[in-house]
Amino acid sequence: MKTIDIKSAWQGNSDCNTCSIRSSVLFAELNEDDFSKIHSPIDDLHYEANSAIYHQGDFAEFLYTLREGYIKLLHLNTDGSSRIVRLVMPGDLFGMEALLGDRYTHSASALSNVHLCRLPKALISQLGEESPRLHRQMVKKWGEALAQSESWFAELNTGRIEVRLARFFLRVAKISGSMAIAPLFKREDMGLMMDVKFETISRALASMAEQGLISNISRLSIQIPNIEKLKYFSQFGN
Amino acid sequence: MKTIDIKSAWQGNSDCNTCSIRSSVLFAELNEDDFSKIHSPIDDLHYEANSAIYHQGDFAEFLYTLREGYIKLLHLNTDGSSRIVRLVMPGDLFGMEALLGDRYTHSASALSNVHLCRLPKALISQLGEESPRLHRQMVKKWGEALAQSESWFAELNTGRIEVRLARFFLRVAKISGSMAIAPLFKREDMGLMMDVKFETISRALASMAEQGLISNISRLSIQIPNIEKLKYFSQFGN
DNA sequence: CGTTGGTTTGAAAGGACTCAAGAGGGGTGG
DNA sequence: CCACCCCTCTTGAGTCCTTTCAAACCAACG
Repeated sequence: MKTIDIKSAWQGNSDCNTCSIRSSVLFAELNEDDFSKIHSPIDDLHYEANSAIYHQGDFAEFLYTLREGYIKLLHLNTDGSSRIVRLVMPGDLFGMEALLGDRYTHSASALSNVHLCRLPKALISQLGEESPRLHRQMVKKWGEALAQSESWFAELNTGRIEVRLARFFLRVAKISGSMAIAPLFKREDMGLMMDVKFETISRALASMAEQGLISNISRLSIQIPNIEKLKYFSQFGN
Repeated sequence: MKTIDIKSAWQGNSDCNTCSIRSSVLFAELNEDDFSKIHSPIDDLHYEANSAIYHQGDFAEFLYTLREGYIKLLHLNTDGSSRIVRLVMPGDLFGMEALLGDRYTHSASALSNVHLCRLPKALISQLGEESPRLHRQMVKKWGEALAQSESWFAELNTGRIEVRLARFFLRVAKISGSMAIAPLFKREDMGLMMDVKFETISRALASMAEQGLISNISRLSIQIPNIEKLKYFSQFGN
């Protein structure tokens, strides 16, 4: 029997062979032969917005692949303060620390309703021994996570907040024609990403709207009327 | 013939078998058999303080293991600003991006005189195919790099600067008896680590000395008279 | 002994924080 | 269906911390 979190719902075992985002995730390069080696079940789960997937310090038994939605990885400091160290987007792998130690080094929780696959760590390490393709893919995913973490760090933590927000929007925006839409999260969470208080985020959004850099601020998204203008702003601050 | 950088000096080919820090680096778990597979030369190099090891965007041909000294990894943003994303300490591996793409995603330069080993990327990827032990070790190093990057990010970028500095000292200090000594770098570089201007670092150091948290500020190091006091300060800010 | 690169210190300005009040939206119960 | 509550977001005013621009200081070096 599967354990089902109060806030999550089990959607069945995944069929990786027909997975729609398989090309962008861990099993991208695997062939039929490799798949035949998968014996433990891979669960397909839904979580509601604001629910926790795991906590920093929890015993680490699974890795996860995000299929849909957004997840934050939160690092708690000993003094009680915390920072969002990574924003997980669809196709990303997270919780890989499970392969290295037995505890998670940060907490993961859903920023929106999410849909994810849960992979037992034993499965990955066994498979890693047997399939060099998977192993290569693992190393690649580690690398991507590190690169994302570093550039996130470098870009979202320097300059005036309005500039940081601009960079953030450009990073997460979905472009459709000449317009673009960027998701917004709770102001509190956005503050944790950029190291400011939530009031500051709120003020910065208002100010950017006044400058015509963004429009239609709602609880969950903004529109970018002119991407080039925002890009310019993100580089020169005006 | 080896190319020798103006600022660096070639110290000969390394003998990994007898390496004094081998246990803490990439080749920790390799056995005689694995070593026999190493054919390309591993160079042993010295660099002077402030010299560059590679630049962001350079063609990535080598990975490096730091044997002695400190190195900063600098991420340049498109707008010209930059951040130090990682402080490399002895035993750390850096430049692993070489294995994933062909360009370095950040610049590496020496904060002090350094002593390092330069490993051709071809060597590592070949060896990785043949030795599962090396492969495991590689994944482990990636993981460590990511963990360091994340906690660096979370701890050195929240709270008043004095608190950040305290956390920094605790992280890099060498303890000897009841005292401890922490290295200091150029104020400019320390500012880039913690996202403040160099004058602010200077003022924070002066203020911390006044509070008795640190003593003997010199250009390159400080003393910590009472580690517990500094720990308390790093958590509660007073 | 005058440069030079790095560090310290000062004063004023600016950006983010704090505390606090008010507005908006979604959900619940009468 | 409306009133009410709760949670989140917005806005304001004053304070605090960091930045900016400048000047002085210091040690190393030719």
